[in-house]
Amino acid sequence: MIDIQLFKWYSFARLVYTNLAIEPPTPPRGGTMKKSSNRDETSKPVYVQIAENLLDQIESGDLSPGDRLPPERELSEKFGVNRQTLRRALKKLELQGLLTRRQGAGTFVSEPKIEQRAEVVISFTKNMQRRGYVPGAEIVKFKKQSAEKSVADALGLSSSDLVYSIFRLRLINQAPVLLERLTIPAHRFPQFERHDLSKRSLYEVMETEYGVTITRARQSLEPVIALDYEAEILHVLPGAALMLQRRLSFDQNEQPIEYGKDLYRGDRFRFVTEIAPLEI
Amino acid sequence: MIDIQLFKWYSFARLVYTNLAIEPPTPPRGGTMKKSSNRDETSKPVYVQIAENLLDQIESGDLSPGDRLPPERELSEKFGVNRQTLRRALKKLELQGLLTRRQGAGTFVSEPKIEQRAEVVISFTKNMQRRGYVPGAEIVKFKKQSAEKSVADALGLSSSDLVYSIFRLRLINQAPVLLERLTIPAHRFPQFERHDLSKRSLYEVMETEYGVTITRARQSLEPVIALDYEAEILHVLPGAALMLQRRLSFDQNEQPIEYGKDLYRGDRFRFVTEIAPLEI
DNA sequence: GAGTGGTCTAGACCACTGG
DNA sequence: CAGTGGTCTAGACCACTCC
Repeated sequence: MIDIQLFKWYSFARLVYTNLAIEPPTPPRGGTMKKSSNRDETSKPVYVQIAENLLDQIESGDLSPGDRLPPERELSEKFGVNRQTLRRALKKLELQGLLTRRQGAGTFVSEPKIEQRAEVVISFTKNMQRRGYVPGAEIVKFKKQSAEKSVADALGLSSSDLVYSIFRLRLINQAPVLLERLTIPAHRFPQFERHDLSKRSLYEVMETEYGVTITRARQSLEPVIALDYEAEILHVLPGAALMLQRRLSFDQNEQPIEYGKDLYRGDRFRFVTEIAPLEI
Repeated sequence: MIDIQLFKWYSFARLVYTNLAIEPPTPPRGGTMKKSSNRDETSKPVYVQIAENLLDQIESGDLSPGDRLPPERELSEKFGVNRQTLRRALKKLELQGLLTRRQGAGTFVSEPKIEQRAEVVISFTKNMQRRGYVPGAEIVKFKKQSAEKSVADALGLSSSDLVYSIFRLRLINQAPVLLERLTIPAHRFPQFERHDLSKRSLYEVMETEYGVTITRARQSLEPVIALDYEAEILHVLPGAALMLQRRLSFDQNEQPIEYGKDLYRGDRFRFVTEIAPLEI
């Protein structure tokens, strides 16, 4: 074990939310709510739109950690919705760890935690930037080939179907920390080789170029030993401990769309979960 | 690696829910509400009580996987609550993976999955039994001693304070799979050595003997390499991959009450998470 | 005591699944 | 088409915090 311990905390989780902002509501009754800006995601529930609007305000810095939000009754009036609806939006953000609510006291923007919740989905790049690191990426392999059986099964393909197989090395402050190995069905992403994944987010490309949005994923974690090739590329000793994260992602139509086997350096990452009773 | 692969799937998570059933909430309206058993947690929100009631029915087999529940409007009438309140209970169970709801179709008891959600808290014993395995436990070490600094800090103790340091080996079908190493403050648990942790659940003892309930926990996962001692006791080769799960648990008063460092055999466990957009 | 979030009710309309 | 879950509203009372 040679390696320094630059940072130790991290959450897995990947990409995936679109920051639709809401147009402030034409009020009540007949249920209005302008549809938001771009895309045809017009029909999102109001509480989701409000949550996204508030998220924008937090991310843009309009709302800073420690700030108290206006009372619910006031906020609901501002957004032109019922208090219940507003509370649903707040709950969503609270479950993501972005807001803290204290009965009798108020609703506050959370202090940024060192660790993010493992269950919240966010991009590697954004995650690292929030922690003040400079993320990077490097394509190690990019091939169009026929899928191996286990992967084909997971993606619902036959073994004669073509897939893109991509190895991407992720860097933090120039140092390799994560080897992404992912497979996507070629027929869903024609000409995928045109896009530069060393500069762009995979999910961003999927969404903007192909209209594919990842809505959910199932993933698992296992500890594994670094093989020679993996050790070399991640700059650890063979036999070092790595975290293998398998992932099957689904698109908006519930179709499996990406199969990933990511290898994290065990000395640089820790996967954090908060276990709490589910209060909805 | 000599070991067989008896089973591969598992979720971490530990114990913690008490199956309190609801006290007949004195129906504010025309309500009914079946009651069940013990304790005076009378003041739980109605939706929590309903969720626990339904959970009981699922666990007892009154509701079987695949069964369709009555429509929400009917259920809410049965429980004597508003539909919104009932829906909150259903949502809670849905988030735990116990129910599946399909718009237009109905609410169904989920087929038992091989893996449980990583975020849901459940006891090792119960978890294994659900999978048809025979869990066991063996006390490896049981000492009252002064806390080491890092642990004392986590538990909010001074280094002169005494703690119980307990190593417990967990078995599945007689084979060792998990080495639990946990620390609890001695002053909160007087005479703790009287209890037989090879037969009883730690959390069950805490609750019934000391009135301490674990309400939430913060935990992390890291891959590590088996040291000689660990390898021997877990029946793996030195250098094998293990999963280290650190855990800090809090009681009902938000006091840190247990510090754990559990070692899972990497070849026998996989830690699963579902990543999905939070719809509340 | 005033003000906050937490819970609950009653009723409505919508979107989707199914025969 | 009838019936299901999904969303939203209007209004109420409670539990807690803080001055």
